[in-house]
Amino acid sequence: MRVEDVREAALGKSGTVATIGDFIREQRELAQVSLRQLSRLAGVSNPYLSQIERGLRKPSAEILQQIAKGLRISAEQLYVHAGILSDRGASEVVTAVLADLGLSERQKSVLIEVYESFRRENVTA
Amino acid sequence: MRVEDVREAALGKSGTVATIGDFIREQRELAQVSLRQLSRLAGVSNPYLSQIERGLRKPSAEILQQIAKGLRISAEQLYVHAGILSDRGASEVVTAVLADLGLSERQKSVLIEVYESFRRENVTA
DNA sequence: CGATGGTGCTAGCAATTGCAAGCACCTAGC
DNA sequence: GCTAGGTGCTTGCAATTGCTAGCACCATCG
Repeated sequence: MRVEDVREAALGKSGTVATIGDFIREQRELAQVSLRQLSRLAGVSNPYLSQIERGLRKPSAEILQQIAKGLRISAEQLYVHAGILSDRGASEVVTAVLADLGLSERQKSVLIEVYESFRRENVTA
Repeated sequence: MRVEDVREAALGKSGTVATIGDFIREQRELAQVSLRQLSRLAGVSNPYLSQIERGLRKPSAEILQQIAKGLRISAEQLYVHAGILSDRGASEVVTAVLADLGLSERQKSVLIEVYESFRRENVTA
């Protein structure tokens, strides 16, 4: 999976956050699994998964968890597309790290450095 | 609000994670608002809120968002009690990383691994 | 006392969610 | 050609979710 595929999958073709159905389909196609295969992996009925992908139904968080498991991605990513969690920008991750009482100052610096280098990777690629 | 009240509210009286209904009631009582007041603040019907508190219904993430707004707490806290986010989701850093659409799944895993190993260092030290 | 405003809950209903049964279509093998 | 296995979708239904209307109870005020 190439990096630009990752970005496009997350943001959708128009550059905005993809709807949950579109995003699931894109992830499924990237993973090269059929709708029925994913429905088996996820433990969600194949017609229902089809309806979700086409935007005809709005799945619960529980179903999203199952789909995430089937796709081997974090449920949180699906939650963002479903509007259950907001997309965290770079500043929120950094803020959370800085505010974490269980980290030393040095650890915070290291973690932020790693995080920012990952973000730079994704921008330049 | 005293510290032991906060701990008890999060964990429930038995020391385990409180059910979503118990947790909402506890937060509501700590905030000293009636069920009807919260239902108005949250934009959720008063009977439905009552049923949720008593564990008779299982609210959607959308309803939990509204209740969180009414209680002036983060929705993520409610999600943890509702099983939508894992205990890990109670960590703002982990949630922020997982919900950051600018990172690949692999980068997320690496960051969280680093973060959690840092946290473990600090516990043993 | 009656009226008003507050409290939390019951019951029934409409809309939504998730499913099973089944359909149409395609490909491969005998 | 027929069978078997795969693909994604349609349809109707049961269960669940969230609501409205209404109830019983309490406290306060004129």
